[in-house]
Amino acid sequence: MKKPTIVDIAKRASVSVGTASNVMNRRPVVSKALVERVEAAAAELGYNRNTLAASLRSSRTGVIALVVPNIENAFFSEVLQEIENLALDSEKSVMFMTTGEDEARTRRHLQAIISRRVDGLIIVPAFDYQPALAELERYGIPIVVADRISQKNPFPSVSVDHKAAGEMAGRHLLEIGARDVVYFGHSRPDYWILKQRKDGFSAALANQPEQVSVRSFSLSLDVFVGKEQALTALKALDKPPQAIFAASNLASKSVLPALQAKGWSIPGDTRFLAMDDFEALTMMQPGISVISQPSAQIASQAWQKLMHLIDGEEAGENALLQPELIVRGSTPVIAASA
Amino acid sequence: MKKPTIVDIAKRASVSVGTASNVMNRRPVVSKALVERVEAAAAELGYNRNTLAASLRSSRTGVIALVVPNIENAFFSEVLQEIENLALDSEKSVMFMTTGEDEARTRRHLQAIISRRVDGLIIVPAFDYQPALAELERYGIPIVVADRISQKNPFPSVSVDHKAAGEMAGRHLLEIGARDVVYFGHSRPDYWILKQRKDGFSAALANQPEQVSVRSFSLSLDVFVGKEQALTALKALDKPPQAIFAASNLASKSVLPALQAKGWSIPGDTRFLAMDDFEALTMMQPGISVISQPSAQIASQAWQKLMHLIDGEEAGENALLQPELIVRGSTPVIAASA
DNA sequence: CTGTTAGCGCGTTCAA
DNA sequence: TTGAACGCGCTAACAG
Repeated sequence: MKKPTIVDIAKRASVSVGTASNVMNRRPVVSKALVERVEAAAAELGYNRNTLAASLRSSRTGVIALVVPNIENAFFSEVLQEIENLALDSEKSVMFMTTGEDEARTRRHLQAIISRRVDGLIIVPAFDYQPALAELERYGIPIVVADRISQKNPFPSVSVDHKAAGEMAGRHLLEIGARDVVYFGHSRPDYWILKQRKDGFSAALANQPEQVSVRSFSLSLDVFVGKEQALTALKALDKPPQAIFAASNLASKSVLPALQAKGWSIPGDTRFLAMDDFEALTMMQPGISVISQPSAQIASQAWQKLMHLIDGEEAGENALLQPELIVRGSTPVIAASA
Repeated sequence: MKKPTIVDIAKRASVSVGTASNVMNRRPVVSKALVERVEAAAAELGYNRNTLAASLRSSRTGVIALVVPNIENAFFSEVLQEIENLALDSEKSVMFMTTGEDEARTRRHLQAIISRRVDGLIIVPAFDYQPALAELERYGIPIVVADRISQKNPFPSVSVDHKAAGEMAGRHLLEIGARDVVYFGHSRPDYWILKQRKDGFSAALANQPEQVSVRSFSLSLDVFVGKEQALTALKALDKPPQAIFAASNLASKSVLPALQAKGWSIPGDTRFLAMDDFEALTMMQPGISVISQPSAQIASQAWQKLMHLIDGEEAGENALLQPELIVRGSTPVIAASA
């Protein structure tokens, strides 16, 4: 079956292709009568616009690329869902790609983004990404960086105040009365936000009237390895710390199983606070208290910024959203021991 | 900065555009010397192929659409990740869309799929989808249906043997000695696979030497509503059943919290078996036993079928993959009571 | 093996 | 408002 083109529609409606094109693009320059005639003709012929041809001509594809490290992390899948909703509202489509925290893979994706003439990119980068993204700029493809910004991030960005998140965590543990805490994080010097969290956490616990003991451990980004590392760390302790802070999604997934293996219960033996919410934290018994990142807000603000950039406007100030403390059953107040 | 076109490359390399095109498409008809010259020219000018133009001309976009009900469900996100991997290997891009189990939304997505001239579609449908998909066929867009097939599914499909899954569940509960079981499912007559699961479950428990009591409850697809319904159902029981089977991801998310609210422990008060694995089931204490669907296999077989269809070949027999029983701590054998 | 050229379907002119 | 002509960048087909 031959697909009808805009020329066929124009003929059928007895108008020029120019007029038909104006109707398709909802340009308010065509008389109402003609609009109806064209639309009727399109419906009769089962016309379906060839976006490809339109894009080639207008050099706007209506496609947005979303690049995230992976999709297993609930935070990223929430961002994806939200972006997909926003795209549908704007009649855009989203091209989805994962970096796998891998530079070569990302490079291939960025290449595709350029050659497909994607209108814009929202990326949660996984490493020192500036050189790779610079190439996109050469092609005039707007970029918004979400969540993981680096210290000297040159792109419009929407992120969470990770330092505040760390502080929030520290303060909460202080408030429940913990004076002996363990911090599980990761030591990737290229992830500035992890350093931010830790700095915030340390700052909150420093210079307290009562001395607070903080021990820190760095875990692998591989959950299985991380669990073993966490277990080793726990075994080296003579008794459970009063509280544990897992400074990332992955840290939680490593430390919680390690605690189970070690046989220390929450909140009986130790309090537990997590960074970055995900479903398992809500379903566990007791629920795990968490510092949560506002994924939907991040997505929608990133989207807005990108739309502005695509329209040739300014993206505006970089956004730094506030995290939220969600208290569940894992961090009750510690009774003062005699 | 003006983007170089293939004409510029051809000029720079002193070859014809046809030859340059052949090099870009890795067609093995160009002499090695020229290939090198063209590639050098492309590198020097920072050439980036305009896939849009190529697609318009060749009517192949190299874009695959993946349409799933949502992304929160771990099963779908695993499928997405796998598809994305496969796409990268084949230098294709994936357009991602969710139906939200909503027909109007899906229709809009399918419209976009057509007008963007996507090469093929892998869909996990959410309702009686045949009329909507028929339109795609008119446009010659190959379709592979994954996971949720309907009884009379006319499209090439890759699914799980949901009846076998139900049987597997029933048999496992039988084997651990349960004679008094509760089944939590959903009653959506348009979801054939849910009926299949239940039929399989019932079949496994019927005609046993010892009579097995099976009580069934239908839950809403909304988890919060479902939890309340499950709680009401549990409260109506005078004592915990020996075993519970939650026949879907959503059912688990409803029933597990309801059990906590009711105060019945697993596996102390009742055994628990789930259908469809997700992370929280592994992290809970004890881990929840589950009938798992092979998401990666589903994705890769769907991909293969789609590639065949795109190449104009037969998709081959519809695939019906076998589910897998993963025994964790929630279904220990029930000691015979005196 | 390489060169030439028409045209994929649409959007944008510009004169009428 | 209209209509015709051109070109976006590339590939297919064919000629050499």
